Amino acid sequence: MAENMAENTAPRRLDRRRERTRNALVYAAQRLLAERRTEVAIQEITDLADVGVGSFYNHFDSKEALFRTAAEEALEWWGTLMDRLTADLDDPAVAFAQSLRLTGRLHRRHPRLSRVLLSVGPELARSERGLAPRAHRDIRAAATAGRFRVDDPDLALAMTAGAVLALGALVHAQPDRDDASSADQVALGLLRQFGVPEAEALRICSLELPDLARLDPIDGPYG
Amino acid sequence: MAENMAENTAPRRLDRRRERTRNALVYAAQRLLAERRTEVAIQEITDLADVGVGSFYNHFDSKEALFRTAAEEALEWWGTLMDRLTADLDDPAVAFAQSLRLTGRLHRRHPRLSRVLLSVGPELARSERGLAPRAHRDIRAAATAGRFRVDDPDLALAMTAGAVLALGALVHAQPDRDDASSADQVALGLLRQFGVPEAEALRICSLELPDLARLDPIDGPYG
DNA sequence: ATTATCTATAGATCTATAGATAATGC
DNA sequence: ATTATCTATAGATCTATAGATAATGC
Repeated sequence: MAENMAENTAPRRLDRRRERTRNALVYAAQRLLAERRTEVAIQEITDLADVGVGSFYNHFDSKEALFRTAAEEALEWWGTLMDRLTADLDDPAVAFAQSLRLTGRLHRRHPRLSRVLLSVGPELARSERGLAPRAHRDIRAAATAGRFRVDDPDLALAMTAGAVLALGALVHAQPDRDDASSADQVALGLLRQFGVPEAEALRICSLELPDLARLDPIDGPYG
Repeated sequence: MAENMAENTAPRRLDRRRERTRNALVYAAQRLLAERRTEVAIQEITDLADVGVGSFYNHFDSKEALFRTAAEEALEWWGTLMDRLTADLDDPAVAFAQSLRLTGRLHRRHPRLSRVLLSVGPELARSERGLAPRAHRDIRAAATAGRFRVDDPDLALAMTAGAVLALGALVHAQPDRDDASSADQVALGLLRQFGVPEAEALRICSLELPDLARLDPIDGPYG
């Protein structure tokens, strides 16, 4: 207990300084990932982060390690956001659709985060972080509850990931496109695909969404 | 005419030698793309292709140019294959579904080509080559003919591309998965999504496919 | 004689670290 | 006194080309 107190109070400012440097590197890496410019010299990364080159090696072994971390933190952040926004929904079909509709709106509201997620590609479906585990859980629960007519949840998850990625790419490629209605269309299409009756699918996809302002991050680089 | 003859006969062997070198480079680039190892030295590429480093610059200005060409040629090759296999189908809904079902079978039958296509990512939907222009044409035709209930063909195309990519990634990630039935499931799901009545969608997705051996290339690196 | 390829390499760029400097802890 | 950062750089690696060699044309 005393130890714990000591640990909590002792080198706090030093830890925070260390954290600041690390975060600056991760944030710079996310900017580069979003631009798909990962073939850069380490010095370019540290310049972007405004830290010395040497500091890089205090935190990461290689560019690849940094970019991996940068993508994982974005996925984590996204997953947490979805949890926060769908925590009170107990119908898995609704939770699934809400997450998709919210994610579709993320592309314009947080273009950088969106582009980092898109840079992950279809492995999105296999990641332990982000939307994948949540969508997988919702799909299985909905199948068990008889809400979805799905007998291959892995395939259903893959289709979901593909739809999310394709929608994101489309929204970025067509700046005039209405992101909200496109997202709702995509959610509707997936529900149809999963055998939800048309009327019910339409109902689910026109439910009210949580306040969009709550899409904004609690803190962190996207705030 | 005489000139033409001369041009046709004159430096033929030289042209073929030049072509051979170029093809070796493109083929090497495709192997690397398939492994997602594009951050390699030019010398590694030329070693793989078994040509001198200098030869690289006889054909391409940069690695990026080579990789771009390598992806485009794979897309072109794929599109041509689909045309060859679906030329005689005049129902656009059927042509659409057949292409998807065949493409799904491509991942195991031609893993390298498949991985090159997957490396292109969601821009697949925006490429002037490959499945995209054909699928776009089929989707619009089917919508006009009242076969698909689709009012946003761009979005429908994006969903199709997403499904193709996600299925490919899944098939590669799960070596035991039945690629044929997964592909048919995906095609069925998209038809459902596009408002094709269940019975009709099922019928379309159980139509006989062209002989799979015809998936094999006429010539070229995938042969 | 012409054209393409190959070999060897100058110069540019990049990685990873050593040692100096700055910030914090005690 | 300790820990993290920064600056400067040795050595490795990479790009792009010059000049030599090989293949083909005529």
